[in-house]
Amino acid sequence: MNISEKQLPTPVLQRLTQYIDLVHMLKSNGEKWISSKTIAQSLGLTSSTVRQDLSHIALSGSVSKHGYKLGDLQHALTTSLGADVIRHAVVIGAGNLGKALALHEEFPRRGFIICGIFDSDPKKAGKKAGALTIKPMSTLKAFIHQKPVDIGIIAVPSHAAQSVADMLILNGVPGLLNLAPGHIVVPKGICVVNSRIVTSLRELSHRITLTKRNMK
Amino acid sequence: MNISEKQLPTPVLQRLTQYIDLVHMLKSNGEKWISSKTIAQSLGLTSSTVRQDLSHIALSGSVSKHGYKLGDLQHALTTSLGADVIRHAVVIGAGNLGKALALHEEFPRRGFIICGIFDSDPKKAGKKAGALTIKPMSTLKAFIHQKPVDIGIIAVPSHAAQSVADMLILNGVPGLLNLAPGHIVVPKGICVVNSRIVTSLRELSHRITLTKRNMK
DNA sequence: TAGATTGTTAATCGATTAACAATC
DNA sequence: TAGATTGTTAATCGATTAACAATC
Repeated sequence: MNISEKQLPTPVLQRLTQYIDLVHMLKSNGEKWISSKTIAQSLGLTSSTVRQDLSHIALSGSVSKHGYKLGDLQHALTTSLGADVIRHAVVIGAGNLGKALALHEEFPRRGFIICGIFDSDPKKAGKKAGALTIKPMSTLKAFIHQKPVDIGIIAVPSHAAQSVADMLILNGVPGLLNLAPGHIVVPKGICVVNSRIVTSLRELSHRITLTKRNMK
Repeated sequence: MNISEKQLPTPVLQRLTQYIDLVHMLKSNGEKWISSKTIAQSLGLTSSTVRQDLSHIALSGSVSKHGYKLGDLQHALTTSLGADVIRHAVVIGAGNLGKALALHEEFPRRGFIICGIFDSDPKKAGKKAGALTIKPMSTLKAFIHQKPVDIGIIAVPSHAAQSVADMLILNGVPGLLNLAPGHIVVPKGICVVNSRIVTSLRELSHRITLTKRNMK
């Protein structure tokens, strides 16, 4: 069995994506080699963790006292994670957050093309969000069947998140990025990743409280 | 020692914030009681996990065959997590994402008030982002010293993230929410939480690839 | 060669799940 | 009372760290 067939544990996957960014940066600085120790120091990890993580990917590099060849490492990381695949995404919800995502230059640069933005409010239909025109939800089905859409980005209020998810799944979208608070239920074979800024803010708020208290 | 003094493990903290939202929703539906089993089913967890999580917080509720009293649970969750504290935040970076965050209605509703937005580009200074006026970075120091700021939200390109973090820390901001890719280094006593949508998209992209492959 | 670094195994640490006595 | 549910201990599972032989 090919090593890349295995499901990567979430923490490993998240760190591997960080390694990609780091390697990319170092390479454009003209560096040629990088060691697990350097990666670890740059990202606040241990070298042991880095080597364990890299053992999950198909890395043909030979053992060397210089560490890893940047080019080889970059190639291995990119292909193993599928970071070389272009993904097409639609944003559902043309509020401030949805529109900002549709305009975010970082996404296409990283291989995520936002090809459509939809909103249930008919008043928003026809308005512009950057190069895209906001479309009514009624046209979502036809749109998805016409263009291949890999990812649905759910940027609607939490009470609408589940029904939006259902509609995306029904039309064959295999992956959902849920930005709304609250849990969404999906059938087996559909991937969901949650990314909630409010949750992060609450986590931060709690840590601040404790840190202050411990300083007294 | 008071139980609430302890640092909550990150996964526990993240789930507890989900419980808050769930409890809030059920309460406005007129429910009176909730069991660990119901919470678990609503959020895709086990009841054992829920009970373990709740053992971390100061919950005075007595054992009952009905589960937890919604009001008591809500109160315990809210106070233990400090979710009743109003936090003041500044956004650094008035790109699409930064502006969207400054306008996001969800934040004040959850107790996070965005009181300022800053950008290093002098051309942006003076422009509006909702009710706020975009300010130049040179005024950040005076601003923070005038109003108490708990949280700095870093919404700048990754190459600028570290220097923005340094500036916020230097002026006494105790918590940072980092939306930029890349690691930021902070001294002890400063809290950082990362929230990166691109990382989430990459995670999702990888999972989609594997799911497809396994279906064949 | 000698020092540095990998890849991997074993040990530790932490988080989740199972089990069950206590009890409403 | 009998069924349901908690709180907590013990068992399992998974992730991180340490250690070290192999080797460039």
